[in-house]
Formats: sequence, C-alpha cells, structure tokens
Amino acid sequence: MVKMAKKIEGGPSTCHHHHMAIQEINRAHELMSQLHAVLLQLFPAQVGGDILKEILTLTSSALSGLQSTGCGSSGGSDDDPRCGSDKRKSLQRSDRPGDHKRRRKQETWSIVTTVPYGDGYQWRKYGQKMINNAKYPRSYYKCTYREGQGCLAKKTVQQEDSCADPPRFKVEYSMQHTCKTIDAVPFVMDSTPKEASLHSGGFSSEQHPCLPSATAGNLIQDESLWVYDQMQECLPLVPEPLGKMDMASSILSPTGPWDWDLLMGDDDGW
DNA sequence: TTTATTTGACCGAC
DNA sequence: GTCGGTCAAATAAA
Repeated sequence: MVKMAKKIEGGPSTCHHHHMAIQEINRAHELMSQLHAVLLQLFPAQVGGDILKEILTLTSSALSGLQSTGCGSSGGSDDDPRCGSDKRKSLQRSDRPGDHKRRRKQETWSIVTTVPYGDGYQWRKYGQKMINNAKYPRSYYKCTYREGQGCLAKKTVQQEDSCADPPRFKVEYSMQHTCKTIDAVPFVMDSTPKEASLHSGGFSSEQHPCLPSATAGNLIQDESLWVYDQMQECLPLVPEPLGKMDMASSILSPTGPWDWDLLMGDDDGW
C-alpha cells in the first residue's frame, strides 16, 4: 500500500486519474448506499430500491474492475491527511508480499465507506481479530446463504485508524455472490418496525466503541439498518447541536428536517 | 429450541 | 515465531 501510494503520488498521470476515478466511484457508492437505506425505510414497497441496488452492484463491479487493472488496489480514499502517520504504520504490515500473495488467491476488491454494509446482501460474522498496528479489530463475514446456496462471497470490515467523523470502514470483498438474496428481509416489518432496525446491525462493542454490548449486532441485513444503528448509538459522540436531526439531514435532505418519529416509531429509549 | 455472535484455538504462509 | 484467516465450542438472543 505504501508502495502503491508512492506510485500514485509520483506516477504517471494515468495512474493518478485512475486513482481519482476509484475515489469518485467509491464516494458515489457510499452516497447511493445511504440513499438506498433512506428510500427503503421511507418506502418499504421498495419504490426505486431495485434500481438503486443495481446501481450499487454496478459501482461495486466497476470498482472491482478498476482496482484489478494495476494502478490501484485499495478503495482509493484510504489516505486521511489528518491521521496519515498512523495509517501508514498499519498499512505497512498488511502490504507484506506474503499477505498479498495469500489474498490474491481469490478475487478481492475493497471500498472505504462510512456505510460498511451497503451492499444489499446478508452476512454472517464468523470471526473477529485484532490486526497488527490497527486500532480496531477486523471482522470477518461470509454470506448467510453459504450453506443453503453455496455462495462463497466473503468480506472483512475494519474501521480505519482515522479520526474521521463519521467513522470510515474499509470493506474488503472476496468472491462474487452466487446467491439469490431476499432483499426485503429487513423491511418485511410487522407491527414493530423499530425492532428490526434497533436490534440489527453488525458491530460488537469493540468494533464500534460507542455501541453498547447489549445491542451488539446479530444478522447483518442491510445498510439501512446500519445507518439507523449508527445514528442511534453514536449520538453521544456527536456534538449536541448535531443530534439525530442534523445527522439525518446531512445524509438525507438538503432542504430541511424530517420526521424521525415517522421513521423510527416514537419510544424505546432513544 | 433454534439461530446468530463471540472468542480462543488452530492452521498455513511467511 | 508472527501474522492473518478460519473453525468451532460457548454464549446470547429470539
């Protein structure tokens, strides 16, 4: 990675443009994940959800393609100027030739996002490990349908050592999904919609220090759940003026406030 | 009781 | 010996 960064910094302009393209697609993917989450929550009947999901799939494969063409292998937005030195340290380890070799056994691609579960698939966590020189543990997920449908897709999620707010996560995927997922699972809500959103999500308290262990995640179902969990559980870290409404607005609407009670129900110890 | 998550142990690569 | 990745028993939650 360090080598890669140097290559990008000092390399030919085509590589620079390549890097920029990855960054931009990455960002678009992130924004669409958030939009997808919001749309699905507002319109459980999935008005437009399929379209957005397809866009997400396309951006994922575009990233995959770009990253496999040689100029870059990371999500592109790794370098956070605010905490660059720590990041560099943590990357040195993972850039060992041996690690590369191991990882390259399978098709892998990665993105950096604030919405680490924004891919529309369902994942089951099968491991978590502290990575050398990394501040946060890495979590290992495989497709929920691995047994049922033989889907070999996997991913790892690791919070970056950056001080970014909201926190950023590097999500590394390996193997394409071969399963047929049931999109609507998180949104086939019965009379208690908040149950679905409040009790799902993927972070243990260690991964996400602001998340109480009592609500540590179960099934990772959809990015939308993560979005709402993040809003709910991370609020204490947000300066008071940037409460739920402001965070939501920053994600959702440039035009103004929106009704949380409408979305979330109205109680349950917010 | 079933299902998912957690976490220590194990394994292969280096 | 160290490391990242995976397994599987223990545990928690529904």
